[in-house]
Amino acid sequence: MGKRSLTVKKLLAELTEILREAGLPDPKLEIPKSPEHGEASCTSAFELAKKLRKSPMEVAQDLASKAKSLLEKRKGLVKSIEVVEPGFINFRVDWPSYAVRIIEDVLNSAEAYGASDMGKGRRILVEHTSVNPNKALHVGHARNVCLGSALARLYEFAGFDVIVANYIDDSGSQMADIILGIKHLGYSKEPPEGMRFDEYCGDRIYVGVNRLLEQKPELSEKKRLLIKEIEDRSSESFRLSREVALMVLKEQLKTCWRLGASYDIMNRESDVVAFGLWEEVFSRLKQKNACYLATSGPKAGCWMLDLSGHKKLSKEGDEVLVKSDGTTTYVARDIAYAAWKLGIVEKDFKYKLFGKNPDQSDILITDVDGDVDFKVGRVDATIAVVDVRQRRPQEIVRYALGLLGADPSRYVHFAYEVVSLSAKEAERMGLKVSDAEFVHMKGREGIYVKVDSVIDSIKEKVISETAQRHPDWNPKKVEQVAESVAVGALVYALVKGDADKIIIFDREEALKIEGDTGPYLQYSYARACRILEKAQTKQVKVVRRENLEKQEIDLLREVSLFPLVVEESVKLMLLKKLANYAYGLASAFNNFYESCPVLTEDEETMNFRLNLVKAYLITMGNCLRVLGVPIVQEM
RNA sequence: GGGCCCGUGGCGCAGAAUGGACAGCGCACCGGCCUUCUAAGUCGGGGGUCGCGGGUUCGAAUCCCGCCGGGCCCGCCA
Repeated sequence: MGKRSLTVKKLLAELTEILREAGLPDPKLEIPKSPEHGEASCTSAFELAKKLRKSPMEVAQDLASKAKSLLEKRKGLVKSIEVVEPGFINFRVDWPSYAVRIIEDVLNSAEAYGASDMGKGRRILVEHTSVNPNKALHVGHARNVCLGSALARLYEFAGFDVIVANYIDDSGSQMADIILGIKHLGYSKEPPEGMRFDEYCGDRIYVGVNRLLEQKPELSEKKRLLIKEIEDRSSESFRLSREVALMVLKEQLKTCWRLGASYDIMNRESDVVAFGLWEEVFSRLKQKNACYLATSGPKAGCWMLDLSGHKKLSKEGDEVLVKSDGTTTYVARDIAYAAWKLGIVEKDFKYKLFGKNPDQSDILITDVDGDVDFKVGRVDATIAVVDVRQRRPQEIVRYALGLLGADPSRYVHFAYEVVSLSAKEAERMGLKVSDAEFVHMKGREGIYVKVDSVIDSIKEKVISETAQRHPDWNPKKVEQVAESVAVGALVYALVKGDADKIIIFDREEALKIEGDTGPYLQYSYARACRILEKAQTKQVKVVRRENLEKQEIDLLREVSLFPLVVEESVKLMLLKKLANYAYGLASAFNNFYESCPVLTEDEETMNFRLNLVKAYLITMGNCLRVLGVPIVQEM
């Protein structure tokens, strides 16, 4: 890793200093949206005007003239100051020297360009994916995986020590459905030839069993008994459910890896109780008087979490933790698990090796006979990537942590909206839609679109496109590039939008690879690679260039902003900031590419531009890596 | 009934943390640009009462209140 990048921050620091000296204790600085307003702008004149009973223009002019005289003495990055109606103070830099600073900064920092140390010394646990181990991933799960893994990489890039966890809900109803199918309804444990086990479980057994449950209500009793039986760790059903869960998980991970995710630990829900986490948390809750045994009413015999102190949750009544039959609810186990994540319980999991990520790092899984020495230890915060429908239970967990004496702000629910199917897409699946615009996916009814099928569809299109463009490529190369481009298209589509907005999935739309898409970013990167590839010279010194073209400046500007965007994205937990930035960066490069030839220019210009292209590649590369859009050298 | 989220050109979105400089972009549509580093690109054109109504402010897509439309959550399920 190279040095940390400083250029933009230096500029902002310099301006703050100048303005302070000019008499502004706390100057309001912003980066103008449009380059024509300079590289930085101060809006303090507006708020000051009121106090001073002058017009914003007068105040601005006053400040600007003071700043100007200070400027002349300093010889810093700032070159000129101008006041613009109705009261902006705009600052311009000396671009030829600023450009050198930016490029040198990027080239020296290399893969660390944009990284920060804001998370230095802090450890966080990011939990994502957490798909029930009874089915293959659908596009809604893909949104979780992409957001979660990008978030983890973003935090890592920002200097945090990140642990990635995947919560495996291997007990309860959805697991019982599969066991019911295999043990009592004649479903084989082996999938049909050519079918993945996760798809077999989800598409055939889960859907099939639920159809039967609707038709034959007497089966429900059998299922109820199974759920209890699975909780008995010495039972045959428990053994079978573990086996099935592991087999499904193994297949699910292939999809996750395809999307660029990786994991450190996988925690099994069944182990939350087995390792005594719940027991400990339960007694602590009792100690703190946070829960009570209901003795009358409809919840008689249940242990309830007292929500009366919560402003909003209290309106909906207390929450059941232990059912009258003595078993725990999902929320209860989640509270115990969350307490473990924050390191406020004595009890701990044991782990054994489950497998390896594509980068060969270990994936551990909880196991009572675990033999791997692994401790999460104290984490400063934990982020649970879970869709919005679980806002209430997540808030209950958070509140319960507070009752246990932890700081609830350490528990973060990263909520995102669901992915639904467009009416067209639903019709393609043979569903009657009536006049609805979209249809929510439903696992047990078989209403969903699987991730791999989507990537494969895009890939198929990209393969024919690529083969046409590169008749000289062998099929293997075409296939590899197409895989990256297809994944890039899907990943970008899932992280670029507002997480609070529902995504209406339509296969036709997903196939688009023009405009504001992942391939647009990849393409601009590949074009830049080609320039460097064709250039014979290798390392050239960065030399000042006097008359910069507008497109060069625009590209430099974008490149220079990357570190700020990263920090902003971290602070606000907004991946779309980073994604939108990537688009603007690619766009700036494409404009540069269009009007600023590199290889055909005189040596001086060529060398400058080659370095600029290098700086672009580093910036875009770092950005794409965090987002999870695969990098391709050619396409 | 209570709580949360969304509503910006025909369609899909950005802009909303810290109110500010003409509301940007993509798709679709129309018209240009490949003997020059990959046209998955680029340039130009038409198209918007920022859901509606109030309020705060020198200034509101952005903040506050009310309403309308759409979605989600409120189980001894997970």
